[in-house]
Amino acid sequence: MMRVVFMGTPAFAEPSLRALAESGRYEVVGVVCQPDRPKGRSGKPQACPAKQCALSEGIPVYQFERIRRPEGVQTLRSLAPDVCVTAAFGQILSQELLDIPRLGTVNVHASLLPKYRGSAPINWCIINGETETGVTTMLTDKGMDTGDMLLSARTPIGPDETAGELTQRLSVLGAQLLLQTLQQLEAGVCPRTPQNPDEASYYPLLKKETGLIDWTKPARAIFNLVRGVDPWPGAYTPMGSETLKVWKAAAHAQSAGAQPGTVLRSSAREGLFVATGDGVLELLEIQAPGSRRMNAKDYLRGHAIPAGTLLGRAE
RNA sequence: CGCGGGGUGGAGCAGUCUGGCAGCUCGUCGGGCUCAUAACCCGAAGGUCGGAGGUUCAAAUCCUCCCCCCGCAA
Repeated sequence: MMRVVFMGTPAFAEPSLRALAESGRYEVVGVVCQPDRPKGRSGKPQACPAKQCALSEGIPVYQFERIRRPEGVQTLRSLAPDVCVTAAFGQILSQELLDIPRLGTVNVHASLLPKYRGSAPINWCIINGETETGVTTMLTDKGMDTGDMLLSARTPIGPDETAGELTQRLSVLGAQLLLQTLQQLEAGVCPRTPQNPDEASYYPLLKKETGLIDWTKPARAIFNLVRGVDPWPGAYTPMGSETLKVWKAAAHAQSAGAQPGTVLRSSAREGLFVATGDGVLELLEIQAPGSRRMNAKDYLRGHAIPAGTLLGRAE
């Protein structure tokens, strides 16, 4: 059986790891993930999804702040993998590390490469209003998602799909594709295609500010932003002295006839409508500080947002 | 022991500081008005105020402990 070392951290990695572990064709000799980070309200460090999965499968877990350091390199060598698999690992592998596995390091990337290289392809696809995406397996090289492509699988993006929902679907799709890829790689029949640099695009990690709504943009673009930053960091806009989070919205083509960010209509009966640079955005599900997310109409039963209020500008 | 907000009829909230009739915007049900209505008018039902204990003549409100939800930070 091939010896596989799996490197991954968040929820996206889990289906791939589980698929490997339960396929019966591979011996997953180790799982490498990021150190436990403080999480949740308690502030206590918690095991990431990949670690939890590894523990439940009885696979040894190795956690490094930086696997590139000698300790990490030494550990990987000692595991003597035939192939390494990465999926949303969150650390860059040095050439030294890439040279260890005989068959190379296979990365499961959540986009149709060479488009959407980088750490947050799923979010950016939705933010940009793409209607199709997919997963690509590739041989990792020392660049950022620049290695030769192996296999890919396409899938349409639902019109209302959020990044969280799409991540879930792509993680499952990626796990299937990973098994196919390894099988073909092992048999020496896996196609290998260099990425065309002219078609490549790179998108950065999301920051909290990525979720800040720019009301001068078209309603459609804001709608896509809302979906693309759900569940993290979430779309938000200053409202007076508070910050209003927007979880669900709908874009309407009608002309706003008011300064972008202006609340046009606001009532528990009709809903909440805001002027944008092009069209009107209806806020369907919102969240005030200290409160949970709720239907905008429900929110308006107990709070007033007078028509004419200007969103997007802190007081 | 990371910081903070919250739990009040079916929904969303006010009331708590300063103890004294269970309140607001809706929803639901019944009736009325209307060509008609999600509009308007009249009326009604619906609450162990998250839980337990304590203080008090009197607790949603003050004290103690517990449960649950959420934001920040990571």
